[in-house]
Amino acid sequence: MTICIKVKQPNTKYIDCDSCSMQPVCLPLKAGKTEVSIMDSYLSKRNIVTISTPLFQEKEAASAIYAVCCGSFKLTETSPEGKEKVIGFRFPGELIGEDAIHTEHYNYNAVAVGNTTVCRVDLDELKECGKLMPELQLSLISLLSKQNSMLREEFTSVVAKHTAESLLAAFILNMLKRNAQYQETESKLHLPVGRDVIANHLGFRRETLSRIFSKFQQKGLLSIQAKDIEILDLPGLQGVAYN
Amino acid sequence: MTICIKVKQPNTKYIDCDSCSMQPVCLPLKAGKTEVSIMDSYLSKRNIVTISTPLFQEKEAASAIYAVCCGSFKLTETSPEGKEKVIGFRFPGELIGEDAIHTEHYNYNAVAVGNTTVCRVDLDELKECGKLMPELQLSLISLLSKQNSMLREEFTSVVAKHTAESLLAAFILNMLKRNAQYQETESKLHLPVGRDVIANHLGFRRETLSRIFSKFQQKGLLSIQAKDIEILDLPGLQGVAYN
DNA sequence: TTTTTTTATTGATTTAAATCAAGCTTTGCA
DNA sequence: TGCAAAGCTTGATTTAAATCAATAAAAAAA
Repeated sequence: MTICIKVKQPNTKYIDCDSCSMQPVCLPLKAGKTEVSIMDSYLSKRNIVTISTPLFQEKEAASAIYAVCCGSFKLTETSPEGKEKVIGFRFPGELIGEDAIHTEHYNYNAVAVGNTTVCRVDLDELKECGKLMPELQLSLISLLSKQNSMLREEFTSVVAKHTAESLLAAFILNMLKRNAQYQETESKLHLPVGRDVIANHLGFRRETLSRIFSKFQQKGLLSIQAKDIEILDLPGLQGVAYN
Repeated sequence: MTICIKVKQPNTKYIDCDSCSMQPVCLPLKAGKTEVSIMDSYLSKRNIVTISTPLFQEKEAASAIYAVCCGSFKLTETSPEGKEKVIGFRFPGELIGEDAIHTEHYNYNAVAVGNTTVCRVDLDELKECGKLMPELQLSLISLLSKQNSMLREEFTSVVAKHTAESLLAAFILNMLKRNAQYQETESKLHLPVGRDVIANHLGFRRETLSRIFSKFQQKGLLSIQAKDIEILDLPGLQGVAYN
């Protein structure tokens, strides 16, 4: 069975198997089964991915789904004119590439932000193994449903926000919630990427982002030191998000 | 086994079992199995839902997932101040409530727009049945992955669009693509809801929506008659979408 | 360290969308 | 059929965000 090797790095967060989304798939054995040897040989290999290395790219044939153990990923799409659009981020405990089970090819680029560790689960092996173990499949079904729910939540927080302020507030709250599972403090947030990448993702200019960050600080909603944000007034921030 | 009863109504589209997303779950028997009787008693009941009736509501305990057979649904959330926010639409062949497999309660309101028909699959029965038939589970996994992929696509088309024009163009293209599977013509689109609902969904005012529709018509991109849109210049519209 | 480069903030101006407001069309009802 | 109500469109003004432009701060390189 896969053993977690904790490699704590500055400004990278580590999630162990107990808190990982993929865990029900990696370790479906805790239900009392004894086929440890099958699982051991079949599922979940740990990989180290270094900074700016694509885990996979758009249109590539999909051979595996991944769970982030350590570090952050940005997901991007390339527009017809070649412009890069940041369509999301993935943090420890979250899946990447799970929508490729159906499409059989990846639908976006997954790029490591800094050094990361991922668990890789081979799709063919997963299917093979699933035939022997219905529990594994049920776990995967639940996992996909969860990822689905996460996506919808993210979508909702972005859609129908008229002002850049409420959009940014919603984005911060979304990050905060997703990081809550592996962060000690609920009031602190580390941005894995620079302002440009966040602005690109949210669909406005870096200048606008800067101005709103300043405004939020003036209002006493949060305090910012480079990429570290501390939430000072959560209800206030929620108020801005729900404009 | 469930038999499709075609009830063609004006301005409602009907999808039969052969084109339905849920089909691999409703009819996993085509793989050559003979347990028709189990399936017959277990899965997929057809329901008629009439105009403005909620299929389910936020926070309600989840007992089933649904597939739209006929008509359209709007999905909404109620903000803390009681404002309704339209977070999406569902058309024939698409799932509703699949993210509740994991959360065990529904996360939004699903409201019928006009008269609709849905297939209801009970979750407990689905799980029970899944244990007997691994193929059913594999189908459901693929289906969830597909729905996931659809959600991400919708998300991508909305996120990081700076102008209302490109956002509306992307929305129309998204609707067009999703309707392609059950519409005869690829250039025509029927809006299931009024301008207010679409404006709400996209996050701008009905006046802005009106102005952009007018602008698109002046540019010769499309022609509009009430809720019926005909695409006249698809590449042009795509150009606007990818601003 | 100092220099260079990248990244982030702030200011002035322009542009896009919200808001306020009026008229027009369609739909439903008596 | 006529009238009211709701939904849609267009115009004038205000406000929010983009753009253009200049610093300021931080990170990387010499």
